[in-house]
Amino acid sequence: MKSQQKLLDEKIAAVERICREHKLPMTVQRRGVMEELAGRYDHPTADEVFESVRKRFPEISRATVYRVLDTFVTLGVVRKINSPEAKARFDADTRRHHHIHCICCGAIADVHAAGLDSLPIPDSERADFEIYDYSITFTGKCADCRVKDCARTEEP
Amino acid sequence: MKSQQKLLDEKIAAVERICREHKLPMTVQRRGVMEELAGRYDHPTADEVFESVRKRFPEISRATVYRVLDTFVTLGVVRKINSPEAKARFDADTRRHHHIHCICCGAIADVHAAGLDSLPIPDSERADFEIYDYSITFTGKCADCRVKDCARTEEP
DNA sequence: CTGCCTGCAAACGATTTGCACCAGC
DNA sequence: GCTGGTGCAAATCGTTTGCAGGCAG
Repeated sequence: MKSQQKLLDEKIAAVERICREHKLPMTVQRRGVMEELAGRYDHPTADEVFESVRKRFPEISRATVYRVLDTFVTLGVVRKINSPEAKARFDADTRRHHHIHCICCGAIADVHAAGLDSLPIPDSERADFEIYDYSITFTGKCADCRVKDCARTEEP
Repeated sequence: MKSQQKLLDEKIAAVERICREHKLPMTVQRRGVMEELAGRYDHPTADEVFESVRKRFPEISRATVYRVLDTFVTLGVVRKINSPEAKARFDADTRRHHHIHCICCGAIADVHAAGLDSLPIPDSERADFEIYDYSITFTGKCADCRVKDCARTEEP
């Protein structure tokens, strides 16, 4: 089992390599954003990343965080998560995995389950679409919200 | 096999009943928005719904369409679709089904496939989350974009 | 050096809101 | 008639962009 620190180091190294391949400089801002994003597992919004990175690099600007995240998504080292909220969320884990979304507090957690990672891709669609990947979004109520018995904001 | 017209009528009737149950009046605007949304299968944005409904009710305002859609989502008769775009998309079909998203043109199409509608819900998660439902988002390239060989905007 | 990157502030697009008036039931 | 809905316009929120320097390679 790899330690979290090791995973983070590997991720940073991979990003540096990919930047070099694309002839893009590895700036302190890019490294700062990636360190922040790869170190957490709560799928933060761009603004949340900005607020965190700012604690270590007070001079960084919000626009730069948006631009850096966009670059990372284009390079394929970060994924933008589909969320029912207005704001985008980001995930440094680009392996196939799934999410569960709390309809009360909006939290998004990872779901890793072997049985879900090799679904039969529907034949009827294969004819029309070239399918690259898929991701399952579960909806439900997280432990916290279940205890608090908070009001549902959507259906069951 | 039910006709599309019959399905639309049933949907409108169901919405009227649910509004009555919640003591909400069925206004011409609400009926207009629901007729529009239930009659199409392309998952329009709020603005697209507004533009279409406006052709039949020129006096309707954009804000009302946003408010009506929001009410419908709260009532559970319309779903907001997770989309990587900034704008929200809406779907009058609230049955469990899945979507395929074209990474080139952004189109979202329905995927109905029996094998995907009864996935094993992961046990490890069941302990923490109360899961209500799930939806699979496939990503790929639609027929049009494959022919046009348009540039990929995201990974693989 | 040179090209891409950054910070700033202003612009933008999607959505929400305050308010006075209007319409279902 | 009462309650909630609507239209309008202004406000808000997340995000993007133009521009004048700055920094990595």
